[in-house]
Amino acid sequence: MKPKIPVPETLTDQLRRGALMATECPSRDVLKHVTSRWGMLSLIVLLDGTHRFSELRRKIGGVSEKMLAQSLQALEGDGFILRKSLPVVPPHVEYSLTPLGVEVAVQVRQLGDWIELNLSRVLQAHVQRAA
Amino acid sequence: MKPKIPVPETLTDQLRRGALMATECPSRDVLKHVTSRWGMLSLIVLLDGTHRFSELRRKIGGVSEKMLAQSLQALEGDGFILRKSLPVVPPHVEYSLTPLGVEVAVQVRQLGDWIELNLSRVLQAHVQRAA
DNA sequence: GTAAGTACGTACAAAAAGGTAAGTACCCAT
DNA sequence: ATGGGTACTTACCTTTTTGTACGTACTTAC
Repeated sequence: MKPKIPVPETLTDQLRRGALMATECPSRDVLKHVTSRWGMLSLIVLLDGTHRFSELRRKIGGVSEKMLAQSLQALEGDGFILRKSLPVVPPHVEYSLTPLGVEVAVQVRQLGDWIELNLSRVLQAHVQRAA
Repeated sequence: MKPKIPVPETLTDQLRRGALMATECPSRDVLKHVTSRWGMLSLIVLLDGTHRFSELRRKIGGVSEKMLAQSLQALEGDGFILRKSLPVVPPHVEYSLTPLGVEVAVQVRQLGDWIELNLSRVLQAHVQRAA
């Protein structure tokens, strides 16, 4: 007879807690925002402090206004970024990381740093593969 | 007069070394492979040891064969993954991490772990925003 | 013999991401 | 008064990504 293992939590609970390997887990969405090209770079830049919209745009090479705005909104929705709009004209908006945002951003920066530091080794792998 | 700062390396050198904020830097491509949805999850699973293709497919919820193959090939090209094909029929292929791959995978898993562990806090942010 | 599994490649279609250009409403410098 | 900057939004179009379904060549299980 099969030993009956008591189920400590429902599947829904598991998903709420975080189950990246399951398709339907909301963590997949968060992952998408955090690892999106412009999202990642925004988080990294914001670790250096508060920035205005246009400052971010200039620091992040190749980003369009549309995509930057979109990425920032997704991260704001996840509670990673704080948006402070000063009621002046011309517009003045300041973006900064929330405490939660600092935590992810640190993880993201570590990954980004590793890639920057080890790029030459990866490029090595490419040339050896080509040979 | 402006003090002339001697340039220690060319722009090309900087890009080769890794300059994530610059559009044309090859590190952007590596980043893309590593942070791609299926790439990330593959790396994380492979940290647990060697897997066959179909084992990976079953562990990674929602991945199609096509995308899995594609992601694995990209990571293989970057020197992160080793592919060993046994000359038998039916086919038997084993995937594992290279030493370089283990290093990135550790970074990736840390980010993944953070998200899984803190998902509830992010979900909190969403409901508060909705209110 | 019939179905399922193995590790893909390929063709086609759908979906998502991204780029471009324009508009807004007002300020400042030339 | 003309041009540029600010922080976006919207519409439209292109590119990229992803999914679906099928084919392969052969084995094992039923």
